[in-house]
Amino acid sequence: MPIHDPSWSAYAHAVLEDAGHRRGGARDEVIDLLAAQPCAVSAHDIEGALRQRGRPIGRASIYRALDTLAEHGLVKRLDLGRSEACYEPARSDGHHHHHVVCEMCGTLTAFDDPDLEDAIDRLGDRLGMRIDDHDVLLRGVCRNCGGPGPR
Amino acid sequence: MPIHDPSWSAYAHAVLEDAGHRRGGARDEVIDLLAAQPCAVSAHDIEGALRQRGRPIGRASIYRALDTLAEHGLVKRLDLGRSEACYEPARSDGHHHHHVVCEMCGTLTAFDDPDLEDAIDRLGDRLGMRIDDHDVLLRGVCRNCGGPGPR
DNA sequence: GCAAGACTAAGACTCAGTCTCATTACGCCC
DNA sequence: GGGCGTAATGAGACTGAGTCTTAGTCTTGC
Ligand SMILES: [Mn+2]
Ligand SMILES: [Mn+2]
Ligand SMILES: [Zn+2]
Ligand SMILES: [Zn+2]
Repeated sequence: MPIHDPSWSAYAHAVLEDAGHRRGGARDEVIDLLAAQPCAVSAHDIEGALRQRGRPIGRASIYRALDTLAEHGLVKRLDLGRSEACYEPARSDGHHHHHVVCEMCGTLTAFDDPDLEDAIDRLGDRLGMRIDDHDVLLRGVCRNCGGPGPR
Repeated sequence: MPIHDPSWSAYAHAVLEDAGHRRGGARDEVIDLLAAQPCAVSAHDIEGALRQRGRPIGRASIYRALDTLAEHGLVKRLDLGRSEACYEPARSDGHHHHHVVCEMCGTLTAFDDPDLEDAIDRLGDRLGMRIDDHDVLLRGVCRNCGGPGPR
């Protein structure tokens, strides 16, 4: 994912307009900031970044924007076991990744794994339920913190 | 899992004693209550159940007990996307299940799936990290709420 | 039994997230 | 371009799960 993803940004604006939403400065800023994130960020991260960018946005507006985006499947809300939730853009083609969090330093690493996705897809049938979405979160020790792997 | 699992309860007490913990009424009640749960419960569920049982326990003691148990791998803390976390006993042999939550009615269903576990196990190698633990949460629509499956 | 210190209860406190409501401004119609 | 209905916004009060503090109680080894 490029550091700034104008395609996601444009797509998000298109979906919202299509759904009858008006345009507003606050939500536009949130969308613009999310498009520039390589990985998940918290609402407070967003608030801080926008303030630093010289465009402070009310907390309520940030949460409202995130809710609206999530309702349209444009962002994914992540519970990473921290005190606050994180959010990241969701691609229109459904391609996505999951995360490993280091138990020592808290570093978040993204990965994606087709075998895992296949296993989850097969589960829908096995359970006789329609599965719309899934979260996977691994906890471990990253290389910096002494995990295995080529030293 | 039986509705009351004395083996887990005994195991938990043994582990704690072994780790040098003294015994106390509050934590004993929490352990006893957890041992009787078929699936995950929240701290508030526990508080209410113990109050109703005629043995009200301070909120801080409940959280302290849950933290202690989690530190020793005796309970698993679950973020189910609700406002509060849930907790369930963790078996000593590592056998565990994951959950599907119904987006309509909120019902929690447990499942376990060896293929999924295998895929996750293989991931450790692929990532070059030691993976200690993992969460999987599916979201979908249960049969009662109109999901697929034999009507 | 006694003492050290682990455990507990009550409630003050924190802080992510929600709600309210007065104000602003988007977008459609004329 | 100007007006209007209404969606979007910001400030800050509020909620509630979870944490911290502190004074008092109970376990356990001696
Ligand atoms: Mn996936
Ligand atoms: Mn598993
Ligand atoms: Zn690390
Ligand atoms: Zn349901």
